[in-house]
Amino acid sequence: MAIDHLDGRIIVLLAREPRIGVLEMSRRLGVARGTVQARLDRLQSDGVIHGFGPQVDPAALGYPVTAFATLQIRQGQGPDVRAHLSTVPEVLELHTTTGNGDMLCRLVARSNADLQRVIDRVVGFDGIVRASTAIVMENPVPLRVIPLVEQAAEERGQG
Amino acid sequence: MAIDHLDGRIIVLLAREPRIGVLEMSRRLGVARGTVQARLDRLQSDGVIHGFGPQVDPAALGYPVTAFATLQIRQGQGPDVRAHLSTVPEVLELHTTTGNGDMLCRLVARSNADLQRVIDRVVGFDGIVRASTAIVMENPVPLRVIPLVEQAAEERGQG
DNA sequence: GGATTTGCTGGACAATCTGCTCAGCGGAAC
DNA sequence: GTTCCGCTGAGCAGATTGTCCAGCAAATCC
Repeated sequence: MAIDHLDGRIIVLLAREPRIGVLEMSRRLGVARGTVQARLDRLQSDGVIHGFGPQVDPAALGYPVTAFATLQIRQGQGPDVRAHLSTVPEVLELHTTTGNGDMLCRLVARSNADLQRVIDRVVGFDGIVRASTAIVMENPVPLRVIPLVEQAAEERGQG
Repeated sequence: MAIDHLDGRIIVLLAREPRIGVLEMSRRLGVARGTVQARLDRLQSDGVIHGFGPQVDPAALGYPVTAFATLQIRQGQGPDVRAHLSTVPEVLELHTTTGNGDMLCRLVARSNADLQRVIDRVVGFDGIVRASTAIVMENPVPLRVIPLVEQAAEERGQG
């Protein structure tokens, strides 16, 4: 449930050079290959590392527009709305939240015009009372975890 | 800038079984190894695939609480705020948006109580006028791109 | 205090995969 | 009709992987 310094270095190294192998990692980190392998296995079985799936850029796929939609759901319609939204490819993620809205979802679209189509499809469902959309202009900090990993590793001490 | 059916199958296969090799992929897809290799190279140089970095779960790292904060920025303070937020490890991503707020950021914290500390650190900066936070309760649809990839591949025809 | 468990090291092995090259071939573009 | 491009199927040397092992040191337990 927590990682030590060596775990942190493994993750950071892996993040920087994903194509690197276990052997090369062990050389860079100055530890035995078996150690790196064991750490990696543990990190994965502990769930710290979900996997190594390809990181796809929606923009390069033809969906350069990103938006966040806050949805208000009619009481009791939550499950239905989730099922509905999970069928929309342009819905990249969905959260239920506290606060003003009941749900927050990330959308992508082919263009600002196309975004209208996506939103229509998203809110074209009975259980959704209201939706307010914020279009993303810039992304100064793309999704990252490395700083968090480093912080978690520092707090733990060396390993 | 767009992918065909074979590209889509490669990405989906890679997403399902990241540890798979080029050779095994070529067997599964029924094409030559060189073809898969060439497609992968193209996908990466085209930017469709950013990389294969490890997907780290903040919760397993000890940060089980996720929240989204909408920030209102004082005119002209945008760049400073970005620089400030990029130094906070718990800020996993940051977007500038249209709509009610000026920025939207994703935060994680060790607990609901710890979230207060994170928020204080985030908003403890001159350029930020107001912040409204939505704590994530559930995540019915975790970040995904596969459905989008499949849609993009379908529209393109076979390859 | 002594025994046990745990994690790391350094090494070994066969099997496999990678990176690279090649010639041939078909379809599409010019 | 000719050229260009992408895919095929093959081969090769080199490197990596998965999997063992025994030794060793530190921490834990009795």
